[in-house]
Amino acid sequence: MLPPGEPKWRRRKAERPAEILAAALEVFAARGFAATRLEDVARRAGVSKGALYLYFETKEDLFRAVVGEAMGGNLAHMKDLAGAAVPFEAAVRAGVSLLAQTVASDRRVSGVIRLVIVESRNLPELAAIWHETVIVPALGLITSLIRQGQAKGEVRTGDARLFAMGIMGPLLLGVLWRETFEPVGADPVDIEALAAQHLDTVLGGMRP
Amino acid sequence: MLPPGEPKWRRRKAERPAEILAAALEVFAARGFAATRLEDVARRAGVSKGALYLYFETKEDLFRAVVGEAMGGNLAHMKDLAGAAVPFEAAVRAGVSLLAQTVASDRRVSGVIRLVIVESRNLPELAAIWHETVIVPALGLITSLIRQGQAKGEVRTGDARLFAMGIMGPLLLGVLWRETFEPVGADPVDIEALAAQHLDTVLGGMRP
DNA sequence: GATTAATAACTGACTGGTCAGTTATTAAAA
DNA sequence: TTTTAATAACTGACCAGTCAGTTATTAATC
Repeated sequence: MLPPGEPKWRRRKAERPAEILAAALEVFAARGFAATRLEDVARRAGVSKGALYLYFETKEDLFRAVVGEAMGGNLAHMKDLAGAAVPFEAAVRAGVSLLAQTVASDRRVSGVIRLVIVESRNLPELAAIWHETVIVPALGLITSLIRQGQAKGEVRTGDARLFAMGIMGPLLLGVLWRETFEPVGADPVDIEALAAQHLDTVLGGMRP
Repeated sequence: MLPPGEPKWRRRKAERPAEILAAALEVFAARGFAATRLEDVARRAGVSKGALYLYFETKEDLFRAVVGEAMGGNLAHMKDLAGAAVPFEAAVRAGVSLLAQTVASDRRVSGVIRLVIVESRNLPELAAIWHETVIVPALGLITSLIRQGQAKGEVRTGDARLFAMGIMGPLLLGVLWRETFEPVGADPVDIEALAAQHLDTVLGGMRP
């Protein structure tokens, strides 16, 4: 009955965490935190439910790890732009295009963005961390670029933070469009094209 | 022991549904669909859990009613703008300002917008209905206004649907900012000011 | 007007199923 | 032989949905 020679399972302590995280990302992204069954995550990762608890303390712990993992690298790039003394428009163009490209090409990133919004009420401390470590720095960077532009007379007067939101808003719309409405039949959006055309428009409208 | 003369409860068939819907909106908005306990909804509405089932078939049914209710009136206004032969900029300004005002003043509307996004994976048929009855008409209206503007030479060339998303995106960002990050300490956004400044900017950038 | 019968709004204890987390046991690896 | 990664059966809490019984209200009868 039992296959001879073939072991029922293997010990792969090193690979498990990453496999579990990948599986968990898929299920959490598809169903949200509360509706996700750890048994589904385990099956998708090719382990038993009990094995999850060898690597993660609780369901919430696993969720936090998923969100943290997916954002890890994509945050460092941003800081490089802060110090550079390039002209306002070029800097904003570079930053927003990079962000759009990242979001458009890596489905995991847009999925996690949606997850943070979706679960912000159930795990407010996660929303707080995100706000501090992702949103405030990103928006603050653009805001300070705009203020510099205004000081140099390259940008018309106006609330810099609202300008920054005007730049970023359509990107968020693109992400949520893809994550929310495309699955139910909406026409797909080309997020990079959206970012490009919007940059032309909004930077034009911000000139003095 | 029991207070004399004071009845334990009253029969108020007419008022119950609205009271239950209001209570359900609060709890659903705060916790999402899955994490909402009907007993909490019942307590907040001042009835027993059993009473909910006298007025709504299932939890999902109640949720659908909440979403439908909150959007009821706010949809009719929009259609008035479609037929009018006003200049492009004036029409867009009027529509977006109205929307911003509605969203800014009625917390229920922004809460429900968030709910639809949040629950789109668990109740995809709700997302589909919203896409058809709210998103497509609203975005379609703006898109067609833009096309008319392009035909009359008032708007520069470019993808009209992407222009429309460029106009609406920051509004969505404002709503989700308020619903997601303000509760965890973010600086509040003035949604109407955001809409006003963004309209000036983006309409300026859309001129030929 | 007072009493009583009939109705239906409402309650709250209960059930059945689900699922996060635990544990006794097995077998791969060292 | 010992160690430990991994399993699978198990527990206990939780909650949507049910239903037998209770009470406010209305209507009929005295």
